[in-house]
Amino acid sequence: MTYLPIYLNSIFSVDCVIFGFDEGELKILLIEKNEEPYKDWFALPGHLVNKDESIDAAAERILYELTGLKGIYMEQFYTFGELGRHPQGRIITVAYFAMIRLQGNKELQPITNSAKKASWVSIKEIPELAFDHQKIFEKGFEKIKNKISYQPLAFELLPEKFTLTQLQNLYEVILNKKLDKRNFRKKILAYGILKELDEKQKGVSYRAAKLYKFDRRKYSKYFQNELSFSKD
Amino acid sequence: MTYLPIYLNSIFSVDCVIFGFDEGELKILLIEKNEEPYKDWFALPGHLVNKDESIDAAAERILYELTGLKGIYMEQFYTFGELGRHPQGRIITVAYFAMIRLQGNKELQPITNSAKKASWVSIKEIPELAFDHQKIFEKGFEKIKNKISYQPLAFELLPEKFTLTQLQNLYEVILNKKLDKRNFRKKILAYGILKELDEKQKGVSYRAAKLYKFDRRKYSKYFQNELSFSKD
DNA sequence: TCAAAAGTGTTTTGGATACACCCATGG
DNA sequence: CCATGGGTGTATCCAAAACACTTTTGA
Repeated sequence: MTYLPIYLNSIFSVDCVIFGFDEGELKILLIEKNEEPYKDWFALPGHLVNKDESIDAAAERILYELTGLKGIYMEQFYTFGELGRHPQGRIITVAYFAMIRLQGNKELQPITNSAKKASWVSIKEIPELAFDHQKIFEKGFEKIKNKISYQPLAFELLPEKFTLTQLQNLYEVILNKKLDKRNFRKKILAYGILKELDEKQKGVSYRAAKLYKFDRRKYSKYFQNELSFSKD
Repeated sequence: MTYLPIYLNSIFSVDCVIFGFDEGELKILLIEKNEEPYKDWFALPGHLVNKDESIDAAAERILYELTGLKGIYMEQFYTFGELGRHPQGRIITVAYFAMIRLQGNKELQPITNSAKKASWVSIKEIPELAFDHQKIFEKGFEKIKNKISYQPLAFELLPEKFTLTQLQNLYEVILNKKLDKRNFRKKILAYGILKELDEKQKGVSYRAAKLYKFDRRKYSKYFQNELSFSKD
């Protein structure tokens, strides 16, 4: 009654929908592929997962390789495994989204050689994408829309110091609708996760707005339940 | 510049957290494994995905093989890919949950030979499980708790005709808290997705309650947005 | 002084909650 | 006639939504 350990190996990939906010627009990071399949196509940043890393670790690595960033809010949102989604065979892909602050990171050089270049593309101008990446993007976008409605994650996209109007604009762009200024401020301040700074906006030709900062400590106090995977 | 199609093959599995409601308790379907690894252990019903089927199709097939049921509400909720989660190598698993009506289906004979038997186990008495199935169960349970709070899916677990008290009990068991009878009825009837029948409960030694039925047509009218994958 | 955005409260509405008694039925 | 659950309405609270004017600043 011995048990023969046949060794099995799964090949799969991770694809990331990386959101950034710049010039008043919501953008995602796309690469131009430098290898087959879909050479020269635009695609979501993604790659095969190494044999010795967990999926979460792979997602972090890929984000790091493409942006140099660590400690970014990132979440797995769906796994795509339609037959025929990959021309080379049966490859399923686990999709993650991330929200990053692209202050000063506007120019990104891909570190992996599988991409020619990486660029930020407005979600309104997304070109035809490789594989089923259009579908992956859409589902990821849906996901963050829902998410920010009940969990104030949008800070991740803004510079460290921001004005309430900037924050509101971001919400308006993601949700694709106008919000009332007074109600927005009331609600967002009621969360108690913003710290008002003794500092004002500079270089604007109108009344300068107060700057605020996200208080990560208070945030995790109120939203730890949402973030933990095993609460009871 | 020819492109050599190296054929890649991914091996992965699907595991299902199948919820049922019986004798006032929320239960899940567990199998007793008949093969290595984890022979003789309890486990979530799950299996390797065939080469020629999509993940969703595999989930449906596995549910069918274990219960004979089709057309059940089922949803992918997470993919687990920790290193070492499978003793035979790198296998990731895509987890689904399902909610089924186990009226008359109490005794289930597994069709696959990989399981000795299948049984309904109260979520309060779950034995030690194979692989990382405990974690998968917990995450699935979290998921349905959240889900039924904003989307009335609980009908899937009840017999076709049910009383409002039965429905309320089910909610109470899933959410693990007492609900107010009047408020519950007000809210659930306000959805407008229940059809009142000209029929009453039988065989009870107290005033018989009205029976209701879930109106699937109205349901999909109000919740189509929630269910579709690509709304804008 | 003007253009542009900052900043600020009150009222209304709707949904969620809290709460207690009479009714119908079978045994 | 009694035990058991069935069935019902109102008052309160709170969060969300609607809504408009004054202030500050740089050009």
